[in-house]
Amino acid sequence: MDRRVTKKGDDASGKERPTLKTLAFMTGLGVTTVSRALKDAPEIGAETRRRVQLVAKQIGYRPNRAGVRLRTGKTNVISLVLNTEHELMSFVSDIIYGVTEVIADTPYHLIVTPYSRSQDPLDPVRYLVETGSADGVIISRTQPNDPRARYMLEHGVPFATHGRTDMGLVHPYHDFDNYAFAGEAVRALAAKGRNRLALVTPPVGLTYFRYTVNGFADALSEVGASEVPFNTVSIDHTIEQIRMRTAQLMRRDDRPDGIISSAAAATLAIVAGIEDAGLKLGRDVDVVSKQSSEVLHLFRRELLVVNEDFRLAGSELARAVLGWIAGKEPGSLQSLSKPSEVLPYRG
Amino acid sequence: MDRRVTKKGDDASGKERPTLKTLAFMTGLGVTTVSRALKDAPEIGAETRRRVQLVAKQIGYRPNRAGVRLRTGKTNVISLVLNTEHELMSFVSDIIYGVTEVIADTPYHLIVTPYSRSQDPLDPVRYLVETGSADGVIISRTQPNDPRARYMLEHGVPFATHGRTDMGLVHPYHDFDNYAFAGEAVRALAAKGRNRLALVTPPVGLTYFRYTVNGFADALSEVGASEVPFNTVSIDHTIEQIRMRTAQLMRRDDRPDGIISSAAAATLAIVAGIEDAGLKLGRDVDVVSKQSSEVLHLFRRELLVVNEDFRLAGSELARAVLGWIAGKEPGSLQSLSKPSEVLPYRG
DNA sequence: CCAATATACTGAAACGTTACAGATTGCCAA
DNA sequence: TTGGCAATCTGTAACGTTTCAGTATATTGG
Repeated sequence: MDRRVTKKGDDASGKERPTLKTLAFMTGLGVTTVSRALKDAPEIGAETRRRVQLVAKQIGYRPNRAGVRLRTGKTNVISLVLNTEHELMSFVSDIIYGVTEVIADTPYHLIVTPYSRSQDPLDPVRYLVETGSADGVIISRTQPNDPRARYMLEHGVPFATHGRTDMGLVHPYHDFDNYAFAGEAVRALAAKGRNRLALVTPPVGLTYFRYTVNGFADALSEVGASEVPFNTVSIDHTIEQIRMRTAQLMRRDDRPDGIISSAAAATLAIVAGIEDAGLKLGRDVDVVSKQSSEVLHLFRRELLVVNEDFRLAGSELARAVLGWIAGKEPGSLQSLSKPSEVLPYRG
Repeated sequence: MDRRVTKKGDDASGKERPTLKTLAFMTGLGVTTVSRALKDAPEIGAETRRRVQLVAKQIGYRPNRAGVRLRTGKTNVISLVLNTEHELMSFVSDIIYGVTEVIADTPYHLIVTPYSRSQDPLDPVRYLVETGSADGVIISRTQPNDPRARYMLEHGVPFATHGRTDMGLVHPYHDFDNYAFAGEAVRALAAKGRNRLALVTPPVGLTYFRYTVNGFADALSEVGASEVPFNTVSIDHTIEQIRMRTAQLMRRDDRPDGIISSAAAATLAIVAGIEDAGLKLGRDVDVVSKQSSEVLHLFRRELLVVNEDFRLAGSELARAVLGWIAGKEPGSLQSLSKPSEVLPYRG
């Protein structure tokens, strides 16, 4: 029994996934016509077009990704490049959901491309570009002078960065206004009579470190408060390190009476450190912290919080890359998200 | 000037990505030979094989994924199917990193396939199978009678589940021993003299709900403690709901003196509810909670914790799917992770 | 020394898609 | 009638890979 007698496409019966050939056979048209009809090409008759599209819908035709990709080079893939050590848990989760929300009704798939501490952050990007694995890339942990952004720009690969760069090059980004955040935080603390402030910064090399530090500094002089330097940790440090350093700091005579934290996880450690030093939150010191989910007020209601929406960031970044892929001006695909006001615990 | 004179592959100069044709031209061999040489086929001479592989390495040849996929149907993709509303943040982040760790030095890519509350959980799986978008699938939120597992089994698609099923069908899984967890938790509370215990369960339909409930019930009768029913919430509920219901519960005369929580986020809410009711953790009630990162002891040091490692889960699941794809017996790709002991705060 | 056989290699076809360069038809102006 | 042209439709080739069915050469057994 030679199964090859019944060639695929000669019969329209099978359980095989329908292809253009199947569709062509069913409609009695040529493969080319079917292909063009499905993408609303102008040189296809109105009725034919409708007929093809109807049949395609009926039998659940889905273009074969490999076929399209091989022929056109279009992968229909967006890659999210993540650091496996230093990204915040909430960031990973929320940004992924934000991205998938946007690409849900597009043909795009999301692939996650990780890199670890030991690697050059450029490695995964280089891999993606060299192998042509994605039509667009989203990167985080953006630096003022970011080799990844430069590389992708040079290679003509659409991308969006979480955080801005400062290279005089224009590209899509989404950023949270950390300058405003730090400023608001300082003012909120000043309003509570705090005037010796410390800042737990973002990781030092990243762009938003600068924005945070500048917002902090400018607001300090605006309200006439002073800085208590606390440069031994950033939010990239471990819980234990932050906790220990905070305890050290808070045991000093010149300890701050207000602390600003750039991440919720760090804040847990900061508060623990404060309490290790025998001090009480809200009495001896106030803390303003960014958070990305409503968790800190359950932790200590004395905390002051500012919300950063990572899901929004994911959506914006996805929209930006897709926009660039679709031919929009990169310069028009930049967004900055204003911080919420500084929120105290509300019953 | 007709650029087509210089056909691709006729010259080995270009910046174009090398293909088998490039390699064939450079080595002076046929495309077929090169292809076979690269995969160590037996009918290729030892020297030829070495020569081809050397050249391939030198010029950084990478097989074109679309070509392979079109020809063989192999996608080299693993898909992780996630619920965009109900997965824990830490779960998403850790499991992704666990998976990527394992597939890092394989040709596999990880794609994230989301589905939302409104959708049938079977939808994304059906999509993946119908479009042949992945060689293997990882699902979570596994149910005793899981239509997704059944569907993939019927369609011959390798997969692994986070959590077990109970359909008499054998497939790879990784699970945390929630029966043991609940038992240990009960015993730890009993050891502190607590004997009226409440359980904040996993989501009701999922398999690990049963294991948790059974472990709880068996240990209760073992230590002679009694259950205070608390069926109005599960860890799928919002922080606010859990908090409110817990406060309600704790204001009753027959309130529990011990609570077991299946997730860290829920525990934050439970503690808030306890304190809303004017009670004190560690004095009026003890709480044992699962957590996936060291966060709860910063929150309240009176908490008792059990650690569940989601990164490990991710790695195990990835290993399991890859194993199945590679032809191993599905029954040999099952693993159960024992809970850590119940840990009090240690300085 | 011939045939059989093993060894090492090769071209053609196919996977599903799109782009290119026609082909066919009908209709109208000259 | 004829030539031209617009409107529709079509076959072929190509993307990069693997599989199938060989071919050519060397090696072996009798």
